[in-house]
Amino acid sequence: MSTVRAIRGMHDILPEQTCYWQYLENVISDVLGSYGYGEIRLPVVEYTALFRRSIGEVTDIVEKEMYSFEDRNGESLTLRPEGTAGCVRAVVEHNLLATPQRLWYSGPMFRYERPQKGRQRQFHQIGVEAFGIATPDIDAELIALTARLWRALGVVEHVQLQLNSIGSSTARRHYRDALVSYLAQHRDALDDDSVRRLDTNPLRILDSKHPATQALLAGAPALADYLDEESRADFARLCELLDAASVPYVVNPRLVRGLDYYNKTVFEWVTDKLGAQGTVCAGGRYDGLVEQLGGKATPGIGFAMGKERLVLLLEAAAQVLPAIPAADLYVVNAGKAAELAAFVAIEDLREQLPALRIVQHAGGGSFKSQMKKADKSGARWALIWGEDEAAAGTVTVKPLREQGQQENMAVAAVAGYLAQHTTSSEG
RNA sequence: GUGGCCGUAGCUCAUCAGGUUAGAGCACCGGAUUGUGACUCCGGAGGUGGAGGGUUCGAGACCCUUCGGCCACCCCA
Repeated sequence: MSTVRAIRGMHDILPEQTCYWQYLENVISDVLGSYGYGEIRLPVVEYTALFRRSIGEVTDIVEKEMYSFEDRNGESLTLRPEGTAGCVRAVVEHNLLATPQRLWYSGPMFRYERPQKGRQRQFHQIGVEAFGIATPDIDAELIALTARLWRALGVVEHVQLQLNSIGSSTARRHYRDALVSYLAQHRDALDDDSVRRLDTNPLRILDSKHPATQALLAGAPALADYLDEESRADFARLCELLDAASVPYVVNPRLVRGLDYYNKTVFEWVTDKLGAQGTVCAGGRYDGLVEQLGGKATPGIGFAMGKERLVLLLEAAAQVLPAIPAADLYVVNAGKAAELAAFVAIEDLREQLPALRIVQHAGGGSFKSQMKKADKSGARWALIWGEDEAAAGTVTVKPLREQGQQENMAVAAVAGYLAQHTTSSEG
């Protein structure tokens, strides 16, 4: 097709889908509000250096997935591939870190990847971050919040929480050395990707899907044995809090996260309902990141949820949302006089009943075709303005969905009629 | 970046040893009721067969390229 088209992996969300999105967004913002988190709105574009410094130079995101381009002044900019870096930048820039901050944001992210189920080049995340709290109570709070969200969305039976601690950066460095020296001895048993990661990002070998590699890892040194005391204690406390709150989890000692800035607690909510891209929400602690980006040393922890994946999960969980008709009321009008009378009266009606969705027919057409449109719209009533009505100053209200005769009434009586029928038969 | 499957009407699909004006259902528009929807009946419109090239007397079908979709790897939300 030579006509205009969207960029690969960047999808429109059409009206029939947006009801899921709105539902999701409403539930999420309610739950976040109930924990006292405040919304922060962030730019979609940042200096490229921000992401290089925070996400990590050797990560796939930075190496090959960023949408980077030069500004007109030669500055390298990047469409954000994730939200945490920009959020940290913002709280540092605006000096919000004097006291703890609980924040959330929502919006599009961009990664140049091969599209797949649950993965697009422009996708949407909701991110939640808490700054300035070093103790594991905040870890537990964030996780409890997500658990509450799954309950609210009706998908809690379809997700599982995986939890791990990857320790302090020094503990992790010691562990990494031990892991590398172990794996280096068995280099020929490793798959190609893992061999490559031996030099770049050895911890990621832990969650390799290769059976042979996994078998090899059974004999490898365990991350848990290298944890520093504080990480160990904090992790134990986190587990204790989650147990107390009856939030089920499984400790996955192989769980490491892809971005460099994580330490201590890492977690993922996964589902088996979405094919290969089963992670629906993931995050962890990043105590060094604020300082790394030039702020005063401040602990942080956060997570991100993929909205596309949550919408898919809602659908997979058969969370069927009631179809919302486009209109409550469809206004049929015949003739110039009727059109004018209807136009004026309907504006007034909207004033009186702002919650009512009123569609006035536009574009002409026969009376019959207008009635068909009224029916197709899903409206509960047709408001009929013909030449007789226009002359008499009345209007005919015809129920389209239920029993009952149409009634001719004074224009001024319509609001009362509708108000009465709307409240009496709802719920 | 790698691999597999797939692009025919708005949607779901058919056609086909390569052979005249590419079909159906649903949706859409009009009529049967000159002011009344749904059901029914009748009629109509709608496709340069993703795009570009090639083979052939002839290509939607075969070949190549390209773009896109889906799925998986990689990686991640």
